[in-house]
Amino acid sequence: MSEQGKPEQGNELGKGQPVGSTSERRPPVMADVARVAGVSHQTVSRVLNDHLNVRAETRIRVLAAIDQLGYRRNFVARALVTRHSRRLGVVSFDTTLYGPASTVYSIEQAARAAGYFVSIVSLRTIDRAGVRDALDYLADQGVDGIVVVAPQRSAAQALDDLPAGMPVVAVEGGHAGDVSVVSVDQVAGARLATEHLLDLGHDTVWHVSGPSDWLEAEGRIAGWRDVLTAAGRPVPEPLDGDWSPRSGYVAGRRLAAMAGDVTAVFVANDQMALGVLRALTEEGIRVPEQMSVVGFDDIPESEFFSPPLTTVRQDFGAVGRCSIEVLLRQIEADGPLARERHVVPAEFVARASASRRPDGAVRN
Amino acid sequence: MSEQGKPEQGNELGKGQPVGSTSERRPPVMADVARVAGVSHQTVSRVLNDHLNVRAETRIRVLAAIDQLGYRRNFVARALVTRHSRRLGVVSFDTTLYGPASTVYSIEQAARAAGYFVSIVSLRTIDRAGVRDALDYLADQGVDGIVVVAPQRSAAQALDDLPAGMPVVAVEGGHAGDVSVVSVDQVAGARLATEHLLDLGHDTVWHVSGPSDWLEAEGRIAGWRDVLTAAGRPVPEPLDGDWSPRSGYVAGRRLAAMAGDVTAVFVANDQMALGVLRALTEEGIRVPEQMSVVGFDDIPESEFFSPPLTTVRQDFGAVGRCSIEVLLRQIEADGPLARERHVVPAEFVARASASRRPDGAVRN
DNA sequence: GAGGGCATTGTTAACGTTCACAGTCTTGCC
DNA sequence: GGCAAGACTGTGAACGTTAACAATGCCCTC
Repeated sequence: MSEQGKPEQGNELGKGQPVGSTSERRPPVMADVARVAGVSHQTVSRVLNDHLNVRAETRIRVLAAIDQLGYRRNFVARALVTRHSRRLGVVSFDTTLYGPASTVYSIEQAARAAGYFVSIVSLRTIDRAGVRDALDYLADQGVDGIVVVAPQRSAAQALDDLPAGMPVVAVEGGHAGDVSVVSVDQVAGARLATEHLLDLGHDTVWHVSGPSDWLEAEGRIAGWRDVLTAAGRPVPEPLDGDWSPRSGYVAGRRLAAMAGDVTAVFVANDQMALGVLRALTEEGIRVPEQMSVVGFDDIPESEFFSPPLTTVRQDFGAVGRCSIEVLLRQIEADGPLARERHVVPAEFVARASASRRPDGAVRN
Repeated sequence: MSEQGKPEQGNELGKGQPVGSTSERRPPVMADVARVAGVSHQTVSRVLNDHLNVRAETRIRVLAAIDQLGYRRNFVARALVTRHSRRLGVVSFDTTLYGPASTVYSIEQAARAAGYFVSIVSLRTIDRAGVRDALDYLADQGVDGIVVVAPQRSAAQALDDLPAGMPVVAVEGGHAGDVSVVSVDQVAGARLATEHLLDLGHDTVWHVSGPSDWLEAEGRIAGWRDVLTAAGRPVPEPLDGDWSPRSGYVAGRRLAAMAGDVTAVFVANDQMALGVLRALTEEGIRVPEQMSVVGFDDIPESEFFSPPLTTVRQDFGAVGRCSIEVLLRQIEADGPLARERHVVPAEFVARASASRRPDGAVRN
C-alpha cells in the first residue's frame, strides 16, 4: 500500500526468472519454446509427453530451450483439451477427528504417488443435500474422480444421486447403491473386542455406542451383539455417545453407578473410552480390577491412557491406499466397471485396561 | 467386467439427465444453451456472470434453457481464459496431528465460504526441497494462491524461493522473508503457563520441549525461559521430545527419577503431557500433589486426562480464517502488497493438573 | 532405382470459455 | 421526426494445450 504507485505485477526482483527474446512479461508458453528450439510447438508437446519418435538431438534442443526459458506447462490448458485434470476430489466429514484425518492423509499420499492432486471438501454437518452439493462442486471443478469418506447413513445415501459418469469410491460407505466401497471390518473388530472380554470370564459386556447415524457405530453394535447372542449372554441396552470424550464421560458416570453389575465395557472409540476411564477414576472404580474397558481405533494416545487402553486398531493407511487404487482403476478404464467391495481387517491390541472378571462380581 | 460388451459410458439409468436436441452424449456447452434459448453464447455467459444489461426476459429464457439441458459451466475453460482458477493450495506437514488438522480444516472452511476450492499437499518429511516442490506443483496446477502451514524452520526457509508472483501466506512461519505470516503467540502462551506455575509457589519449572527444528517449539522454550530468567529462577535443561506421547513418556520417566527436585513441568504439547502423566502415574507420583504438569494445545482429550490437564489453548480456527483473509486480499489486489503479520493470542486453561508447591519440596 | 514402410516433424483444428469490439434496438429529448 | 445516448446483443478472436492428419526424409528391399 505504501509502494511507489502500484507496480502492477511488474515485480522485477532479480529472481533469476529467464525471459524470452520478446519483452513479454507473461510466462513463456509452448510456442515460445518451439521458437527458441527451432521446432514446432507440437514437437515440444511430444517431448513433454514422452512420445516416442522424437529424435534424440531434437529432444535435447527442446529440453535446453525449456530450461533456458524457465517454461512450465500449463495444466489448465492441458485439462481443457484432454478432459482430464489429474485431480481427485475428496469429500469428508470433520477432518479434525483422528479417523477421517488419517484416512484423508493416506488418500492424499497415495494419490500424489500416482501423479494426482487432491481437492478437499470438509463438511461441517452431514446431510444428503450437503454431500450432493459437495459432489457437484467437485464435478464442476473438473476432478477426474471422487473419494467420499461417508461414514454416515445420510452421506451414503447421497451417493445415489451423484454426477453421471463420475468415478466414485466410498470409504466406510456401507452398502451404497452402485458405487465401490472400501471399509474396515467394523463388525469383526467389534467381535474381537467382545470375545476378548467374554474370554476373560465376564458374564456379559456393556457397550457405549457411536451416534446412531454412523455406519461404523452400527457395525460395532452388530459385532458386539452377535457375540453376546451367540454365547447366550444377556444383551444390555447400549449407552449412546457421539464419539466425543465428554459423551464417554457421561456414559462412564452411568456405568460407575452400576459398578458391581457391570464388569466389562466395550466402548465404540478410544476418545469416548478416555471419558469412561476418567469417570470411573473419579468414582474410585479401578480399571481393570473392578471394570474392564476396551476401545476402538488405537489412536496414538491410547497406549498412554491410565491404564493403557486395550483396543482395536484400524489401518487407515490401508483404507486410503486401497480406495485410491480402486478409484484410479475406474478412471483409467474410462467406463463403468463392476462395483468392488474391499474390507480391511481390524486388529486387536491387548493392553492393560481389560482383565479377568473380578471374583466379587455376581454371576447371574 | 461381466457386463454386456463394455457399455462405453452409455449408462442409461433414467438419471433424469436431460439431453439436447442432437443425440450427442457429451455434456451440453454454452453454445447448446445459446441455441436452445435463441441467443448467442456470449449472452449466456453474461447471464452466468451476472452482467448487467441483460434484458429480464432474455435472462429468464437463458436460465430456462440451462435448466432444461442440465448445463453446467466448465470451470477449466473458464480458468484458461481468466487465468484464475478460484482454487487455493495448502501445503502442510502431517495433517494427522491435531494442530495441522484443525488449521487445515478451518482454512478449507474459510476458503469455501469465500468461493474458493482447496487443493492439499501433505508432506511426510520436511525439507526445503520438498516444500519447494510442493509449491511448484501447486503453481503448475494453477492455484490462485497458497497457504503454507510451515511450522518448521526448514519449511519456512523454502518460502524464500517460491514461484514468482504467487500470493502466499505462511502459517506459523516465523519471520519468513517477504511473505505474510499468521501465527499463534507461542511465546505469550508459554509465559502464561510458566507464570501460572511460579504463581503457585514452585521454585522453578522444568520443560519438555518439541523438536528443535519447529518454530513453535522454539517459541515455547523462549517464553518459558524468559519468565524464569526474569524471576531470577534457575533454568533447567529442557528435555527434548518430538510431540509424540511416547517421547513425553520417556521424559516423564526421567522427571520421575528426579521427583522431589522437580515439582513443576511445562510440557510443549498435550500429547506429550499425556505421556508424562502416564510415566508419573507408573512411578507412583501423584499429580498435582507431588508434581504439577501444564500442557499446550488444549486438544479435546485434555479435559479428560487423569487428572484433567491444565493447558494453553490455541485457536486454530482463528488462524485458518485469518490466513485466508490475508491471502484473498493479496489475490484480489493482483499485485504485491505490504507484508502483513498477524498474531492470534493464546488462552490459558486452568484445570486440575497444576497446584501449589508440595510442602515437602526442598527450597534450594 | 523405384516403391513401401517407418521415423520424424509440421499444420490445422479442436477444447469451452471470456474479452474486445461492433453492431442493433430502444428511449427520450429537442 | 430526427438524433444521440444508452441498453442490449452478436461476432470473432484469444487462452495454451493436445489430437488428427499430412508431409517429409530416410532406409531397405527387390
